[in-house]
Parts: sequence; C-alpha cells; structure tokens
Amino acid sequence: MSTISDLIEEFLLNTLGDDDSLSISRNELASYFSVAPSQINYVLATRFTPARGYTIESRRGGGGFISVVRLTDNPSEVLSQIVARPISQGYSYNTACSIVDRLVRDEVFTAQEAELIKAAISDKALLTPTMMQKDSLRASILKAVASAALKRCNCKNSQSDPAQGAKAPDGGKITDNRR
Amino acid sequence: MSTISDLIEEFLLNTLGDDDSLSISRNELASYFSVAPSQINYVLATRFTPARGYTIESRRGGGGFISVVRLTDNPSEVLSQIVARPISQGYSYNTACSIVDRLVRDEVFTAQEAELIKAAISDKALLTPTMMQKDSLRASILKAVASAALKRCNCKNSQSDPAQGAKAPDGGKITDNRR
DNA sequence: AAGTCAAAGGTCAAAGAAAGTCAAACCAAA
DNA sequence: TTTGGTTTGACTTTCTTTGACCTTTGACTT
Repeated sequence: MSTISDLIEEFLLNTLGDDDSLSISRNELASYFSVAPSQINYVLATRFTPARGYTIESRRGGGGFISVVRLTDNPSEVLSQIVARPISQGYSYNTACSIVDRLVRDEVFTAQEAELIKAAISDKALLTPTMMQKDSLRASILKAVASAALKRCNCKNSQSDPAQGAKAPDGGKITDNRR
Repeated sequence: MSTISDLIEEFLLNTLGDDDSLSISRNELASYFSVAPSQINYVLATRFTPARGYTIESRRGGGGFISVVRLTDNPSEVLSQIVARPISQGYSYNTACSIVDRLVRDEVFTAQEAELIKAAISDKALLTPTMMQKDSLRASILKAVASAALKRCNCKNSQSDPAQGAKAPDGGKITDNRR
C-alpha cells in the first residue's frame, strides 16, 4: 500500500514534469489531499532533499508559496562532493541511497549499477558492529565508487556541453533530513 | 506432518505463482493465520533465504510492507558459489577481482559495473585495520552484490524505462529504500 | 512611518502504524 | 534426555500523520 505522503510526492513529481521548478500553496495542496498542512512539510523534508537533487524555497504571509527546485548541477560536481566530504561524517543507508538514486536520475549510474552499489553499502553487507562505523564505512565505499565513476565521467565529458549553467544556490550540501 | 510455518510458506509460494515478487502486510498475513507477527519473520528467515533462491525487502511504519523477491532460477555458477561461501573465509582483493572479471566474461556484469564493484571492495574503501577483517568484509560485500545480481530484473529485463522514480502503480517494483 | 492584523508558512513533539529483534518457552524426534 | 526446529510475546526501531503553537510577510490603518 502506498501512503498519502507517497501520493503527494507523486503529484509533485508529475506537476514538476520536465520543468525544473514548481510553485504551490501549502494550504491548498494540503486541503486538496485532506491532510494537515504540516504534512506537506514532511513530504518535502523527506522526499525533496538535496541528496535527492531538490531544494525548497518558500515565503510566508499573504501570497506565500512553496517552490520545489530540481537541482541541475553538473553530475560530476555531485561526485566530487562525495569524494571531498570527510569520511568521518558518514552516510546513513537511506541518505546514501538517495544520492545514488539521484545519480541515476542524472544518468551517471544505470539502474542496475545503482542496485549493485546499494547492495554493497547495505547494512547487511557491512558486518561492522556499530551504526557509526557502518556509516563511515559506507562513506568510504561510496567515495571509492564515486572516484571510479568520476573517471569514466571525465572520459565521457571530455568534449561536451558548455551550455549548462545553473549551479546549486546553496553551495550544494549533500545531506538528507529524514528522521 | 506440516507445521503452520509450512502452511505459510506454501501460501507465499502460491501467491508468488509465476511472478518475480510479491508484497504483503506482515500483520495481515499473521492475523490471517492467527500467529504472532514475528512468526512471519521466522518463515521468511528460514524458508526464503538467498540460498533457497529468494530475498526479502521491507519497509516499516505506516504503509509498511514485506516483499519476497525470487532470484533467477538459472544462476551463474560463480554467483551462487559466492553466495554460498562462508564469509569467514574471506577474499583477498586480487582473488575478488579475478572473480569479478570472470563474471564480466560470463556477461553477468558489464565492464563498467565491474569497475564500480572493484572500487567498492578495494583496500582503500575498506577502512578496517587488519587484512583479515578486510578480507571478510570483502566477502560480505561481494556476497551482497552477488545476491543483488541474482535478482531477475538485474539479469535480463532491461527493456523498460528506469529513468524516473518508478511509476509502476500497484504491480511492479517494490525495491524501495528511498526514505 | 509606525502600528496592527490576518494570512501564510515553519517547527516540533506526540500519537499511530508498521516491521524488526531476541530470547524464552514449547515440542517432537532421535 | 538432549537437540533442533517452532511459536510466542515483550521490547525496539522506523516511518507517517496530526495538532498546537511560533514566525514572517504584506496590506491596511492611523
């Protein structure tokens, strides 16, 4: 069964379509789905995270709105960020998966590759006793994988695509807010 | 004589039929058979193991579910050996690489996938202090990856579109992990 | 310009809904 | 009587939903 949050996510994704941003009224959306307005925040906080390649902007007061922006920065940027990030900060499994999925979206990885990577960084695969250790290990493995991916990325990119501007407005933090 | 666990197994197998995967609610199933919910876990843990050709996925919380995924029924010999082998025996990096290369020749993995896997199991990626620990960890990761490779969709299916977050309403893919 | 106010949206914690874990109790067969 | 597979239930973890209360904003007065 899929939850109302899933439906809202789907609705937003559909509304987004091929565009790279959309703007809505929180209250309207909430009443359209008959949920508490704060549930909209929940959906945004859990599904439209930077790790997944989105950011949120909003304004309060009369004429307020929320907008969802699809991050369109260069995939190799994302890879570089993973590589640059200190291992000690670690990644939860879910955050790591969000990132991997996001990279599938950006066509850095195929869906099959993503499955393999996710398997490799699953709790199951990571024997280590404590969660903290797992998170670090995951960061380290992901880093190695990202480096490997960067290599082929460089090969592919060697002659392409100047026409893409649009950097992340926030310096592109890669974290996931899910609880 | 047949225990209730056997009946639950049979029920699941029937429900699975010819499909590659099924998705159920643990609580519903438990109450259908009037058993403790955790008995469902017992059945899954003892009867739907990778060794027997299945893996389990699940999600907790509201809208939670358990899904049973059938692994390919004509697995690569090499792949099944990896899954069967005890982790404690470990793999050196070189051995592991040979195996992965072998799997490339067998067309289980693409060359690109192989690169990523090798990166994931490189000494660099594996933080752990002692070599022995690294070797075990490598075995565990490789096992998880092999297991993922045994999922059908990973073997032959790629015809459909993976490009956007999985639209399959209600019948298809369960592989989640997102949140 | 400053003050007021209603209309947004934001935060947070509690309650609810699943599933997971683990060890103790149970039972059948050797 | 020991052993190994089953069954159960108490407790934990994860994800979702709701509601009460907080902050920001712009328009409207004064």
